[in-house]
Amino acid sequence: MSRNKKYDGRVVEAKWQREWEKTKLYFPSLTKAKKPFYNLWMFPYPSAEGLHAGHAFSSTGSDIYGRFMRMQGKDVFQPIGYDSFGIHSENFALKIGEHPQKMLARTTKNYERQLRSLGHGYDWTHTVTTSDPDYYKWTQWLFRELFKAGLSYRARASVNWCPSCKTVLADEQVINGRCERCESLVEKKDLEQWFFKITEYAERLLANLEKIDWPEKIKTAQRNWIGRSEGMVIKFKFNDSDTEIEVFTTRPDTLNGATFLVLSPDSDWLQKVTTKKNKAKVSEYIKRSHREASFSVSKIKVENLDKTGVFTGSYALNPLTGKKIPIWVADYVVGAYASGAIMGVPAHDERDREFAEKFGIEIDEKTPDKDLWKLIEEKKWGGKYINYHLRDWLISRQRYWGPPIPMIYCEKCEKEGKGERKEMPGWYTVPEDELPVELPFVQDYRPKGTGVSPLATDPGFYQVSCPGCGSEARRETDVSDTFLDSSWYFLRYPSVGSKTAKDLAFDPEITKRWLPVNFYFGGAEHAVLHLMYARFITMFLYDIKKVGFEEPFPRFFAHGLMIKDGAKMSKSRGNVVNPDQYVEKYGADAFRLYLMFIGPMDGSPDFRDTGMEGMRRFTERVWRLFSQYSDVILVEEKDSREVLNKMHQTIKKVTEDIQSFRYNTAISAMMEFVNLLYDKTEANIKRAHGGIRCAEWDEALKTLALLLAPFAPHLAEEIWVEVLGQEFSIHLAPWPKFEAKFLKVEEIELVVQVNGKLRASLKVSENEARDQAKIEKLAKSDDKIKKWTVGKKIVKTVFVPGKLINFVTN
RNA sequence: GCCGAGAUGUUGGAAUGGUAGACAAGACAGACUUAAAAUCUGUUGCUACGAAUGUAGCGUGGGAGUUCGAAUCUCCCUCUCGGCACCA
Repeated sequence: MSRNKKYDGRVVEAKWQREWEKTKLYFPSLTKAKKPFYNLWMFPYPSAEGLHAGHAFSSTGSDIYGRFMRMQGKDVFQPIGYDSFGIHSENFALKIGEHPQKMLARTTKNYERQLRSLGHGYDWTHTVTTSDPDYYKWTQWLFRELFKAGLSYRARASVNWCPSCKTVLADEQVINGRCERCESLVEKKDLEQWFFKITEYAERLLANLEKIDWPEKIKTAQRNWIGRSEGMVIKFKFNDSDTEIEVFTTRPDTLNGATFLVLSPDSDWLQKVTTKKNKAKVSEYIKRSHREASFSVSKIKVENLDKTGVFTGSYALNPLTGKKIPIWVADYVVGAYASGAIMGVPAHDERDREFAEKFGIEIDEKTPDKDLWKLIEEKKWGGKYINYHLRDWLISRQRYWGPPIPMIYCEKCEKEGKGERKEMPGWYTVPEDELPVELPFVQDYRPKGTGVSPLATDPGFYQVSCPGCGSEARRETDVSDTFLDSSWYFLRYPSVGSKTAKDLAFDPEITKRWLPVNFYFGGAEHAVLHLMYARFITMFLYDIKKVGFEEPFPRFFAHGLMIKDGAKMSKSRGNVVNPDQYVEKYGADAFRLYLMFIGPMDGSPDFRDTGMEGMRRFTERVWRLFSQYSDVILVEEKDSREVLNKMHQTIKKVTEDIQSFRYNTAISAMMEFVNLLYDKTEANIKRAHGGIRCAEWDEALKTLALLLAPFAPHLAEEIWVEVLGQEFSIHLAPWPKFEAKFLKVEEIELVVQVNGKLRASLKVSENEARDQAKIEKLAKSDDKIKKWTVGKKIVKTVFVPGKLINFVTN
């Protein structure tokens, strides 16, 4: 027994980490587990600067929940992996002039060391690394399946281009006009790219939100991003031509006030509409708007933006008023939204008014007419239409560090109209038995900025024969978006190592047993990125009958972002906190406790190391309590009762707080319990002569160790096995239960108020506290109360049993 | 502009209609010690009065309201953070 020994976290923590690994404590049987519980933390990308305190905050939050569920009797599977492909890792490799392959081997190892040092209960036998060919083989398989299902296509479009990363980006990856990865201003480029038809799932992605248990703010963010709007598409004839311009509007009731049309600079109708006379002006405007697109997406404030536009020279016919209305081109109309054309109603739309006033277009002040909805349909001028803000997922990246897109293009087949899908002549998927398309080692992997990937410089990679006709063909040289890698990783984890998973992305039997993920824990910053993509991919896999569920994460908790000195931790600000020094100095347990005590999980705690000292104090206080006072005898019955009451209250509080992720108050409840136990030591200290032990005290200490186990797993294990002499491991011991009868306190402090102000308090028993007549009598005879009621009339008495009594005087 | 979250001591935070400031951090004072560290004990929202470890008033961003009673509910305003943004 380690009595009186000073607690050495470093020795104890290393010892138990070894023991846990040796006994496979956290490696459940994935084929036999009876009560599977899949507890998942969003996997990190192994950055060169290593794990920071924010990761530790988040991963510890997830680990505590997993440990709690294990003690509830679940077979908890808690895997870990690395999102190692992607621009961010590649950018850093470029910066330090090291090949990403080599750099990642190093940084991944460092991550593993750091994660292990924190004492998380991961199943290290089921790790996943997205840049591993064994993994990306199946990412490519997924791409193939999407192509076969008609959900992936190539299109020329005005796309987001990051001039620094020298690649295109998806809409979701442009944050405030800047690249999500490197924060450069994003430009617009006209390129042919691969897209996934996520828009086909817009309605389901929206509707299913009702069925999942997610924080409301994340659901709201997804709803806003999907951006459903109900309205109508109205057709406008122009000049004498038969061609019609379709506009989308949510206000068809204002058709009577539509005095002009506006086309986006990207609109295909422009060619038909623009008159010879206006051609030069219009094409100059288009050029200018494309050039300025990069500035307009990064604009400071929309209202400061002056409206610009040019008249095309043509007129359209308002079907309702019969008036000839001018057609303009202006960049306040977004090309990618709906039809890229609007009807201008200056009387009822602020932007249209501003535009009309600036260019002297007629403003027709008609009142909106609800009947127009019906009329437009009857007259066949248009019909109801639901439009979404969500755009298709742009998946191509002109970069090196990602899974090559498994497609082959054959010029000959295209000319002959042949191909795997008839609407995409010339294109073939790489046959499944040829997967993976391995990413070749390319010495100069720097992005070229020419709109093609560095892989396009390697003929050995791109020269292939056509799977359709056998003639010379060209392999796609772009790689796929890193968010495709992370859109299905949770499916791979349980199947790692299974025999069938050698030939499949995931084992159907194991998947059936373990998925969907029981509980997902991660940051809110992925609300419309990862979390939307993963839902889309899962729905797709459901549709092709590869999985039996539509939603990958029925329960998700979004923790807040840890900050330092009031700002987000980032390398550029130089405020990144590395957990190593704290783990080294205070031990993992004290560090974990500190991170969890700093504030509620969904807040954004500011990291300050001053509080860490307090946690070291607490862990040592706990250790001393066990090592020095494990055989205290409670002499007075009153003390025993008090200890038991507090114990059951603490069980209740800690249990409920873990379930609602208020770990900070769970810890403070344990501190209160520890403080009370200390109060009872010195007065009652009496070494156990002749083997007499005190049952209540034993029970209290055991319970404290159990409650502490999810938070400070090493300390709790040490106490459990070495001091209390219990069977290894505490992490498999059942979670304590509270009993309602012990929650009742013998003596209640009942508050006495006069006119709502606290004037006195009464110490009474549980029963007395419910007896209004008795309390009233007691309270009225109290000297302090008399002072406030003398000479006054009590006009009302409010009695809350067990809590308070309030006298209202005139 | 729209949507969401929030504003409580010196600091992190607790309290979701019933004792505001739990639990910590910091500070101050004391005990132990040759000394220091560690540890332990006490004090610690503001103001006034008082010899008193007492009495009273004020106090949860600001203003109004509902209520016997409001940090908590309602309305208006200010500010901070996060998301979306010329989306028709």
